[in-house]
Amino acid sequence: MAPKKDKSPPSDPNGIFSGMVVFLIETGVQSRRLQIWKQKLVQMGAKLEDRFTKNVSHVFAMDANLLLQKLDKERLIRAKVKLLTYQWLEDSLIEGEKASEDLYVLSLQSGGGESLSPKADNDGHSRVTRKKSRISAEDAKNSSPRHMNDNKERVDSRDTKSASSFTSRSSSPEVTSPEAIDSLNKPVGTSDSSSLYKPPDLNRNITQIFGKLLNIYRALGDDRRSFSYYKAIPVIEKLPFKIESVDQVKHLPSIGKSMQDHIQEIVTTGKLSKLEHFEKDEKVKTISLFGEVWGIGPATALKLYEKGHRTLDDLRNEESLTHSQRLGLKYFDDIQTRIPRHEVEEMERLLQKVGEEILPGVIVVCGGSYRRGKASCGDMDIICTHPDRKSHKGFLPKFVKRLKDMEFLREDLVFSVHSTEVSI
DNA sequence: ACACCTCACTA
DNA sequence: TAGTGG
DNA sequence: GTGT
Repeated sequence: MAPKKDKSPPSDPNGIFSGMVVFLIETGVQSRRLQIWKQKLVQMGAKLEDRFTKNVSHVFAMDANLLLQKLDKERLIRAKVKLLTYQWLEDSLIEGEKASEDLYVLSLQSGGGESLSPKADNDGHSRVTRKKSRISAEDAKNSSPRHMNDNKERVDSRDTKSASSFTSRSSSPEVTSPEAIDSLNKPVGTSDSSSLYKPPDLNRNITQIFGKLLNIYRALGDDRRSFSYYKAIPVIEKLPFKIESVDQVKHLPSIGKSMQDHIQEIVTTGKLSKLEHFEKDEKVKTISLFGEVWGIGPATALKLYEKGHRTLDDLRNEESLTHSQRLGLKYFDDIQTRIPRHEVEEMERLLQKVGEEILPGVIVVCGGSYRRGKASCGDMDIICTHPDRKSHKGFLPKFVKRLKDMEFLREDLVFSVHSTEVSI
C-alpha cells in the first residue's frame, strides 16, 4: 500500500492546496524563495504546471505587471483562473490554511501604464493578521497543562467591583505619554523567521473615521450598523497597500456600496462629510457623551437628552439615575483613565499575594488586555484557579471581602452572586 | 425580506 | 421585561 | 451597513 513514499515531498492529497493546479510567474522572485514555494505547494497537495495550460486554476505573480509580461491579458480573462499575489501563498503557509483570496487578487488594469504596486514600502515580507490568537497563553502561567480544565472563577474588577480611585497615579503628575507606553511593549517581532506580522497601518485615514462612525452608531443604539463597521475595519487594516482608488476595495468582504462611497470620499477629499455632520450634531454629541458613563446606554442617554440635559454636571442633579449610573458618574474620570501596564502588573502581584493568604496554592493571574500585551488597560480581568480543582469554590466571596476590607475595592458597580461558579 | 451573538444582573 | 456591559 |  502507499506505493509512493520515497519522494522527498510526500505530496499530501489532503493538503490545504489540494485540487489547485498552479502556474507560477517566476519573474522577479528570488530563486531560493521560489524553490521553497514550489516545494510547499506540492507538499500541500497542489499540482505544478510548467506552462499555462487550461488545467491551471491559479496563477501567482509578484504583481500585475510582471504577470502581463508573461501572459496575454485576454487569455487570462478567458481562462477564468485565480490571479493571486505570492503574498497569498506566504500568508496561507503561515496560517496553515488557505487565506481568503479577496485581498490578494491581481486585477488586470488596462492601459499598461499605472498599475498597482502592492508594495507600499518595499519589504517583500509577509503581513497577515492572525485570526484569533486566543488559545495557548491561557495556561501558560498555569505551569501545568493538566490544569487547564479546572474550574475557574472569573472576576472583573470593572464589572464585578469597581477598583476605582485607589490609584497610585493620583500622586503621580503625568502618566499620559502614549509614546512612552507604546514603546514599552509591542510583542510584534520584526524577525522574518517568526510567524508574527507587522501591522503597516496604511489606510489609517479610513479606519480612523470608520472607528468614529462605529462608536457613534453604537452610542445611538444602532448595533447592526455599528457592527458592520466593526467588521469592515479589520478588513481594511489588513490591506498591504494604501487605498487610492475605490476599485481596490470593490470586492472586499464586508465592504459594500455604502462603505465604498465613504472610502471614495475619504481618499479624494481626506474627510467624510457624514462624520463631520455627526460630530457637529448636538444630539449625537450629547448622547455619545452620556453613553460613556458606566450604566448609561443608548436608551437612557436618549431619555436624558430629551429631558434637556446636556452636560455631565446636569446629570448629577438627575433623580432617575440608578446606583450604578451614579457611581459611573462619580468615577467618570477614573474609569475613563487607562491603567498603565506596569500598574496592572503590580496589582497582579498584590492580588496573588492576598489570594495566597486566603487560600494557599491559589493561582491569580491577569487576563484580558493585559494578557494580550497591551501597553495600557481599560480594566483588569483576573482569573483565579487552584491546582486541586476544587478549593477555589467559595474562594471568590472571601477574596472580594478581603479586598474590600483592605480598601483595594471600594464600590460595587454590580455584585454578582452566581457567576462565582462559572466553570470553563 | 431577514439575519447579524450571549447572558447574567438590575430595576 | 427593557436596558446594559464586553 | 452587509450578505444571503
